[in-house]
Amino acid sequence: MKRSSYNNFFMNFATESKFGIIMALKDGPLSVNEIVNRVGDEQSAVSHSLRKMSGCHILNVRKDGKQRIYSLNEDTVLPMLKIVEKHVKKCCLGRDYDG
Amino acid sequence: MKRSSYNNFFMNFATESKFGIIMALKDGPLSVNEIVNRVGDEQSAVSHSLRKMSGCHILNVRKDGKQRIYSLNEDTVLPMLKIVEKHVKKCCLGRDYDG
DNA sequence: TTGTTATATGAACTTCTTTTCATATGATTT
DNA sequence: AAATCATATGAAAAGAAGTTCATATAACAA
Repeated sequence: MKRSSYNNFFMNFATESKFGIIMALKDGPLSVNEIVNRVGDEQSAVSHSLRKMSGCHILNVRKDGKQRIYSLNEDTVLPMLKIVEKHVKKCCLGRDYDG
Repeated sequence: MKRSSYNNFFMNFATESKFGIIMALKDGPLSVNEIVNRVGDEQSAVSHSLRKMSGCHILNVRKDGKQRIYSLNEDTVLPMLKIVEKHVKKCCLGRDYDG
């Protein structure tokens, strides 16, 4: 299972932990702690995810005192989510994927 | 690492093997053997991938004699690819993701 | 400068995915 | 009906990613 840049990119949406972070940030920027509280994972795990996600420029980071504020790269993420929502609505009503 | 429907969906783009299948199908429908020849993986591995991908309705299948012809769900896949291309062009010129 | 809060990092561990291998099924031809 | 071609399937092996734990760094406060 080798990954190219493209694959890494998609990987950031392909796990519940990372996808959860995206969802948490949909309503606006948050500090790491705030994210941790919303998603319910360990600080360390969240931090690891954030690193990868911002590495792929799916998230933006900004320093603010001792905090780091993460936000969505909306230009990329929002259209992405729209496509999937549409896809699921159209193709996967009710039932689950990958039976 | 739990996955929801959404996560499974993205997983179909997140590995080289599956992404390779998508690329192979960009120019039109292909039988399994044709896909196998283009991507260079084992028939069995390809078959496993195809199963998941069509399970998520990212690919369509059609029987034709003893062959099965797979094709892209273009409504979903093409816009998806466009977003990523744009993203990479804008955010990731030259360098690689996830350093 | 010591202590505390916020976040990051590295390595071991765990878990999920993919790959492989052997085999099964299904359709077609002879 | 037997042989062949095309594809699918299941389980074990291999590989990759996520999680955890302990600890480091960095900023700020006292």
